[in-house]
Amino acid sequence: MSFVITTPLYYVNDKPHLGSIYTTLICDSIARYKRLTGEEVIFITGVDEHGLKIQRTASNKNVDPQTHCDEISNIFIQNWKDWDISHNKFVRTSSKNHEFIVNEFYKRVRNSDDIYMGLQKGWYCVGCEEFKDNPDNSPTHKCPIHQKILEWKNEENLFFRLSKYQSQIENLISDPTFIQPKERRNEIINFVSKGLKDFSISRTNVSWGIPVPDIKNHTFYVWFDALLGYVSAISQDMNNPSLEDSINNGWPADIHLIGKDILRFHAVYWPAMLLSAGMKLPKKVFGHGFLTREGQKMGKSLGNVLDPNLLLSKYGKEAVRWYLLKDISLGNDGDFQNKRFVDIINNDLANTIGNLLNRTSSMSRKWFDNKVPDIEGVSNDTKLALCTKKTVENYIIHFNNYELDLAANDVLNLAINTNLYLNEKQPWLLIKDKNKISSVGNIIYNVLESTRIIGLLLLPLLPDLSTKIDIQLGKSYEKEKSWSKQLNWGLLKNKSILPAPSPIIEKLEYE
RNA sequence: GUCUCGGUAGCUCAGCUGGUUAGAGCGGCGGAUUCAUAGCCCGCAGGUCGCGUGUUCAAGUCACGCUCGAGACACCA
Repeated sequence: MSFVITTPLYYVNDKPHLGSIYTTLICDSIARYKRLTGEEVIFITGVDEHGLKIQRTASNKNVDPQTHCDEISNIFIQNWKDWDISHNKFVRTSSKNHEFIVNEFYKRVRNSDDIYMGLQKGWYCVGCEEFKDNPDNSPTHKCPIHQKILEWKNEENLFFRLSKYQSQIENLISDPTFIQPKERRNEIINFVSKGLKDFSISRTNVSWGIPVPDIKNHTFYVWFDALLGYVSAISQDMNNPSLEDSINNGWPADIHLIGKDILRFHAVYWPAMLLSAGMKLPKKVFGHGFLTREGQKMGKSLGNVLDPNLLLSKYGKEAVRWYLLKDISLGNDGDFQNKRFVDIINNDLANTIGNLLNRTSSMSRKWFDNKVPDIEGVSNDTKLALCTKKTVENYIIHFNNYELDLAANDVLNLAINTNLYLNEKQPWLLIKDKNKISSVGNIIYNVLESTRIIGLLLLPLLPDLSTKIDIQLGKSYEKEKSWSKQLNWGLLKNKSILPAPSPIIEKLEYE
């Protein structure tokens, strides 16, 4: 059994924005966590490359769509490399085997008698080449962009019988674990209760797309193309990829992590399509919130878009990860505030965790010959050992619930408690009395041990920082051994050598 | 217009099925200490818990009304 997690397949109309980074970082962290707990993980990400918008963007640039897609896709790939994303699959919907999977899937759905030719009717803007949502709001029936009068148009499209799956979908979403967070779930329940209508799955005016077999001039519409990327990803590097291969090698997804804007497509359309194709349903769809900046929506028109690459080069990925994962609770909207960002990184990472490591290591080095103290035996029932144990338990519960912010806070609290323990015990006073050296040794060992576990717990959240901590504790982490087992108290080896400490993260300054 | 969610200390938010002096983190102010990255630790912050009415022995916690904010109400993703 593998654990399958997906980001959305990002639309290649433009390079990645902070929102894409956010979603992807969360998935990355969850994927890392699951791997550490011993699960075989398939972490899927990729790009959605078809559609009219891409076609148009490319033609504006005077290149063919494939060239444009290659260019943007490469930027995504490079970005994920820069952010050290640990994905296993990167799907491109313009790839051949994706097309193959879409065709196979289509056949299944057609065999279920869920496809028919119908008429897409609506107000159409020639300028946009699109049907418009609510022209009734405007008495003149004008396109808000082009200010042209809309035409009533009938277009022949293939339709999918979504209506047939009304009760099955109702049943599915009544399970409180399927859609999260619950506020979003209510919206979907409300939407579904009004009755599902069939939706169109092909377009006649879009050449940049996957052709519908046997039907001239029709290409598949986005949802009958992009969503299948999650499936085609699984078998993408097999010799003869097929739908069956994907089904047998991982499908269904354990969690689709997406922005709240595309929840309906993932929680309603997609499951219905899968039911029609006789495939298993994803276990969970999680619609996270959006990011704002200093309390304002980010947008091109406001000119306040935060460039993720700028953040990365200025602050480093660990700082950005910590802010996004720890300070924003998944499901809520999050606000990016520069002052808060700086405060949090300095307080949490530099002062609380970084300085803990530093002060602990230097005491041990100073009083115990640059080594971990040689103590008589490890005691599991000290206050700190118990606190650590409790922290590990909570952390695991939180991570399993995808409450990454709480898990991060668990780690932080352990660091705070460890600092507190030091201040209570005051080994720097005890050491003045030579008879108390063994008692000091025990204290220092406990603190080092707690710090070791803090480092381990940070591994899925902040992989680089975690590694730095491990190095400064003399490299006690053993990759080939179970991570979970190494979270047990008392595994730090006596007398192992401690290198000279240095800051694990640089302090940030206000802009 | 209909529906959903939210409005708690300067900021970000916890407060479950109603019950002692309403909590945390950050910022701010003061103190103690020296192992450490001017750090860690301790103390202080007196917030009409959006507004009003009601239910109750008792409401931030329930009901109704109002107000402000965010969102959903199908093919832009």
